Amino acid sequence: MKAILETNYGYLFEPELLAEITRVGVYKKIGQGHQLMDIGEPITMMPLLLTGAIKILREDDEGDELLLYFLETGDTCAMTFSCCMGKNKSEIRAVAETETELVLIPIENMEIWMGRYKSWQQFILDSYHTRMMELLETVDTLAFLRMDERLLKHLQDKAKVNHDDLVHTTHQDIAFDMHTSRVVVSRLLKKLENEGKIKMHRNQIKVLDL
DNA sequence: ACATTAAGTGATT
DNA sequence: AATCACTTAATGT
Repeated sequence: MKAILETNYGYLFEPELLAEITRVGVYKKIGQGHQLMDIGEPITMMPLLLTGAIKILREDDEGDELLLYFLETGDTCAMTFSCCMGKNKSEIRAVAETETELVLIPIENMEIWMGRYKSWQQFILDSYHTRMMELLETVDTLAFLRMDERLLKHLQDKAKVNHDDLVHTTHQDIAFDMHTSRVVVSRLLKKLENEGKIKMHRNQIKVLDL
């Protein structure tokens, strides 16, 4: 774990901090599709992504989901930070998009390190900022883009976090993430295929326009 | 061969 | 863009 930690965070954190992370952090490997955080659950640990990707979802009162953004290697969830400052309930759901390796850090350490390590403080603030920007981008997408543009963007995002232009998913899953119906996804996908932007196969879609 | 699940289609709102 | 009702195609047992 120390080796992967250094590869991904070595340039960010000083050796003492890395050593502390190794000491208190709990290494965890999560299989694809497994849930690692649900809405309403208390937050006690903060995740540092080593490999893989995690999708962050919001849920409405009817239980329908909507994808907010992806977390990738080197990312952390800034929501954790705001949660440990006040109320300790999660507002979101986190599901492993791919097989994911991460280190869990107790939130107590998070607060202590804020004062002790300049690099940690910087990291948290940066992370908070990027999360905010990603949120704004999804708001823009929802508000201003048409369904077909949203769909293409979603596929491109998926291809990106998986590091593979062959996206392994079903129309129904996409519809779920985008909070629309499967029929609509099927029709728009066919349109995108005719436009030469993607190529469809059963259970997988090749993204050509990246 | 049959059941199950994924994807395609036309019509309606 | 959503929903319904139905068809067709692919896949597992």
